[in-house]
Amino acid sequence: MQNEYLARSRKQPSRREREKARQRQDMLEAALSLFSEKGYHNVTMHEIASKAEFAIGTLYKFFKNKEDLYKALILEKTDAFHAAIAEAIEEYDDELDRLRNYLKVKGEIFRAHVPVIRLYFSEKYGEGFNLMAELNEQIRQRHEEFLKILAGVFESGMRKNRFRKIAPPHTLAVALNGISTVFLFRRLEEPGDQTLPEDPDAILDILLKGLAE
Amino acid sequence: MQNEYLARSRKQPSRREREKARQRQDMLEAALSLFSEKGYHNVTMHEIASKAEFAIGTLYKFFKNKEDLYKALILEKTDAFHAAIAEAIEEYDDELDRLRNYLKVKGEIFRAHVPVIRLYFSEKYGEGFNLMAELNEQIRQRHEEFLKILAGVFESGMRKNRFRKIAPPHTLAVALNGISTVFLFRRLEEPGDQTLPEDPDAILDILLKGLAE
Amino acid sequence: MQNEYLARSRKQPSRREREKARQRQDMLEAALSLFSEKGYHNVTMHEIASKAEFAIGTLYKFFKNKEDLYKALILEKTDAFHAAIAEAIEEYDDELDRLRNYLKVKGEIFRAHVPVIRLYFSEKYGEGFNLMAELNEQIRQRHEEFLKILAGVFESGMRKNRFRKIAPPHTLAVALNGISTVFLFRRLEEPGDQTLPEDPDAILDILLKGLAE
Amino acid sequence: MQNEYLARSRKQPSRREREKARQRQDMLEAALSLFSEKGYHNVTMHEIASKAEFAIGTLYKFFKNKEDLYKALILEKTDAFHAAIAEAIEEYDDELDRLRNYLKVKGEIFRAHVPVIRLYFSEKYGEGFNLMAELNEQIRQRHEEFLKILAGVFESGMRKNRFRKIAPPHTLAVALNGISTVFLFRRLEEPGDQTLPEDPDAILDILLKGLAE
DNA sequence: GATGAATGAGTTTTCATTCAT
DNA sequence: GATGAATGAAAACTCATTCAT
Repeated sequence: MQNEYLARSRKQPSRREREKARQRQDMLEAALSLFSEKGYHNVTMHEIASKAEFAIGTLYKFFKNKEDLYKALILEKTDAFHAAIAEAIEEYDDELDRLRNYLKVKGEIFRAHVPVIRLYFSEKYGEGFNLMAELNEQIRQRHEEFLKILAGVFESGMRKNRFRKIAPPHTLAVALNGISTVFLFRRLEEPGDQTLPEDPDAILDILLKGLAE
Repeated sequence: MQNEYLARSRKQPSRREREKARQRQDMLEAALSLFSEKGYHNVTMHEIASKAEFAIGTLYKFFKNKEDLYKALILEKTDAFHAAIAEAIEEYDDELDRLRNYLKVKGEIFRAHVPVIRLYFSEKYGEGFNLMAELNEQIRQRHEEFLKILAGVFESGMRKNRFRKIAPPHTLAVALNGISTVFLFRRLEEPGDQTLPEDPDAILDILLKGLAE
Repeated sequence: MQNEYLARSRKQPSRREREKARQRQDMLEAALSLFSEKGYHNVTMHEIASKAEFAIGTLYKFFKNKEDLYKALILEKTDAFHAAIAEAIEEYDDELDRLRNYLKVKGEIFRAHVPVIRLYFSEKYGEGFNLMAELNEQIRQRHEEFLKILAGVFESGMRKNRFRKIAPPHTLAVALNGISTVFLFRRLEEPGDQTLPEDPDAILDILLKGLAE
Repeated sequence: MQNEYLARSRKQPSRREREKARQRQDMLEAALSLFSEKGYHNVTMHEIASKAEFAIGTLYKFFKNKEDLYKALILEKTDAFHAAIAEAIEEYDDELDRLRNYLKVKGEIFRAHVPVIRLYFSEKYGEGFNLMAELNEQIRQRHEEFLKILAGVFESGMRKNRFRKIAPPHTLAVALNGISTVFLFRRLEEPGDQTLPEDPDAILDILLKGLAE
């Protein structure tokens, strides 16, 4: 009996716990859509509570203040974002396939989750970058971890002589990540730009083929 | 003699005008350093006035409100930034030299004007991107104009068969601009990263040489 | 039993609602006494809140801004004022009784509600007359409606040949209303003036008897 | 010599003095039109200076502060207003002619000098009535003096048995002044009201003839 | 003597957060 | 445990007034 209970309380969340988690998600979703649309400072806690259909007091039961809510949101979304992309890389064995799938999945996520993406970059480059130091440190760490995974792909490709050693693997990881982000962002902001590459391979080609005659 | 004087009095602003311009610059500099450090919403007009050593009322004599001050700041700095980089490209004739100089000057500006850079990207990706619509449109236009100049370099390089046609010139402009920004930003934020390329040529190599064996 | 309860719950406001209404009244009373004493522009929202013993934020929960509070105050008081006077007229059947009671009640209200009266005329003739256009229009309408009622008394008195037709009924309404207001105001402002008529009948006599020998 | 000088300085103002007086008038006229249109609190000293085409500092050379300017304006206009009306009364000998001319001239002034009238009543009933105590006292005194003149007309009319003694002369003065003001104001604010008496005699008739059959 | 740039006290309003019910 | 009324600190902005040139 007690085992059962313990087990339940540890692994299978109780109905109450599941309910709580659901409410928390509702709040975070409301906050996400509002923050993404109007920016952190232009969203009030009342708006979030009201959009999530909770009382303001209830919102404060879940998050001790606005910053806390924002941090939780950013961190959870960032984690999911990085996890999905890291997974995409590990799905294949061949290095080129790994890069291709990374670009493909990253592109899909960008298109499907614009609000999260907006918020993520708004946090990374926006006005909060200097304040909320811990948050930035945590995001930075996750980003570095991801870059290591991506660098690993280049490294193993080089070891197998599939890639030329035009730059350190880590540098190439930064470069590919940067290029792809820039292209994806551009598609968001300049949907009319017809010269942008259609598919991930085209992006990859820029890195792979080299420009020099 | 009189001609000289008249000429001077027409072109060179009067003492009063010069004084005004100086004050305006002081205010913008104070605002720049504060906005760059703490972000638009975390800076008060009193702080700016006090940092610039003016009374609050004087600040409002120069800028009709906070947004107006911010827009003036962003626009003037953005213009100077783009102008300096465009000029760097046009300084040379050879396409490779042009790209190299672009990267060199951009890097210098990044290192010498960190606050402006912070502010620029904070505006481009931060929470203001959706509000202050006109401002964003104006920045976008300047950016597009600059991209055209950069694309022109790739295009002429291709015409002369100095560059391979691995992608449309405009796409390459986006790519090179993106990669270089990413590297420069990374130097700001991860000064300890030893693997980052030291010089512009290394960045260029990534694009030029191609990764594929 | 249940019917009774339901009925009560529908018609009689809940405790919360009554509490709200009470607070609102407290705020309006505080505002009335301050506006009446010092005028709209010389009263701050903080003063009102503090006199009503609420926090400034609470005041703004009830009235969306200072103008809104002022309008609500003027309109509600004006309505009560006009309603009380109109009622006084309709209390009697005889035309002379109606006029007498109108003057009597108007006088009582003037003496008992000096602040409202001050505010009412301050609004009607003071500096707000040109700004706050809707408010003035609404007050004007209520005044016109009241004048029609008063004119009706003169008209019916003329039909019954109780009054001579020395002027159109509406003109007489304006005249009587004007004279009585002037006298009442004078009692407020020149309490020492011994020649002013003591009772309503004396005022009425001026209109009724005629000056010409 | 000295006599001459004294005489000149007292009676014939020097060119400088005349110039000064002219400037002062320009400032007061600018202030009048602005105050009358927007009310005391909604007009800035800069507006007045700029409308009068003077520097703000010059305005302050003539009036030590905003209140001072306002008081001077009100007082000078009030004096002129009362003087003109008092003069109108004294122009005739016959009591009825005196009243008729009073009403005629008062009406002309109302129509020709709407801004002054607005300002006068805005001061008398508006929000300033309680503050600016001296100003109100001075206006009150002038008004009382005028009422005495008007009361004198009724008194002499009664002595000659031309008027019935339906009320003390002073009371009748208040009444006639009140009625006429009310009618004139109504013409300003309700220009469409067709029932209002066209000429002074009609107004007078209301007082003279009596309503009682 | 005229000017108008500079000043800063004072006002309205918002919104994160608390806590009694 | 949820609620939402109440709080008040803090921010943008205005404008009467001064005084150096």
